Amino acid sequence: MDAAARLFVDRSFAGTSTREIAEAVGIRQASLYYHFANKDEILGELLEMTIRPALDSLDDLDPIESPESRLYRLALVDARALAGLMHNIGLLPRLPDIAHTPEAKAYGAARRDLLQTYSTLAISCASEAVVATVDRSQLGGIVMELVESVIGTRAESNVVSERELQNVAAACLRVCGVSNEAIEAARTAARELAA
Amino acid sequence: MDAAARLFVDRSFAGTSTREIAEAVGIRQASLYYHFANKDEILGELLEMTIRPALDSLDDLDPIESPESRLYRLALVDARALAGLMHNIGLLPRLPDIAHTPEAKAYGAARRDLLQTYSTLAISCASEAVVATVDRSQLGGIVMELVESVIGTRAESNVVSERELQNVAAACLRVCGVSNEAIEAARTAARELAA
DNA sequence: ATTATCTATAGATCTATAGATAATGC
DNA sequence: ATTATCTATAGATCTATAGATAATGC
Repeated sequence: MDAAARLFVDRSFAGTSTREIAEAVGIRQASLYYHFANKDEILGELLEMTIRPALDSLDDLDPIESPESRLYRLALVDARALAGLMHNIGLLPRLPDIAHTPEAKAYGAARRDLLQTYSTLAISCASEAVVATVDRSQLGGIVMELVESVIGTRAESNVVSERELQNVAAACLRVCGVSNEAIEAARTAARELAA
Repeated sequence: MDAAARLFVDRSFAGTSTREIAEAVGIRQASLYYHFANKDEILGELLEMTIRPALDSLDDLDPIESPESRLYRLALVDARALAGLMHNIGLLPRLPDIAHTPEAKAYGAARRDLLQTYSTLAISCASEAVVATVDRSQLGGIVMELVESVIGTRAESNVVSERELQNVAAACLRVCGVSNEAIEAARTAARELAA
């Protein structure tokens, strides 16, 4: 799994042969088929690992909190999950040769769920000026792209600090037009909830 | 070029055979080699098309304007260029099987130049609260990812309205902590400059 | 008997080249 | 002579299967 993850992220799925995976592990190409039915099965298990944390994060949302605090925490948790995935496999579901496989369908559905939640939270936080210009689904999409910017950052620097993750979460509130004070409040609320 | 663009975006470079490209055009696989020396050459020409507009936009920056207005215009022009590229080929340079080819090296350098400009402009616009938390290069990266969110939007809906592009440009200022009034001023300044 | 490997290989591709052919232009 | 196609194919892959082998466990 580890070798396949590294190669798929580095050269895409179609650009990686089963021989290369096997050689990276130190076994023969055919020996892979003792562990996996086929190449797609390796991919499927990796994709599963990329969705799991984001889906779990949805269950952790506490409706008692303010929308700002919920959005901050969701963004932070998701960004942190992306930052922690092995070999930046958060990239995989966005690759075209992967996105159209049946294995990736589950991911697509999960991502749409997540987008709904981001949209709802974002619009709840949004200032009047933001609500007046950008519609619900675009705002949700922008926020989600901000969270996923961690994937792009990792692709270049390969390490994302906790401070940077906090900044990403803060940026999610800021594009919604949330004030500095409310952002600071959400940050401290999230910190307390984590402790 | 058109058929290759569509297929590369849809199934990645390694996942597209020269036969598929030829069949999409209605000629035989071998006939492609009359027009292109090899598969990489097709890719190279497409990559060139994705960089050109962003590089040209750098030359259009008028230093007389305020930083807010310059950032707004740069983001808007780049976002619009991404929205106008055929078959969403702005996606190509980010695909791993493409990013590591020699053809993509030029793109990497160009993107670093662009990131520098975004970083400089973004930090010039940034509010005290933003400057205090997020560093120059992260802020530039976040802004650039916001602009490139157009690629992700197109991948799902395939059409991005002018209004949405304006919202993306506004979001770039907003993550920097620019006030509603200054955003509105930048927007009108950009509109006047376009006329 | 089970587990984890191996060698060998079938059968399907893939890229790129060689050389023929027909239409058009000088 | 040039242009744009074609057929045929070399040579290198790629995935997946068949069946052998050796070590370990019951």
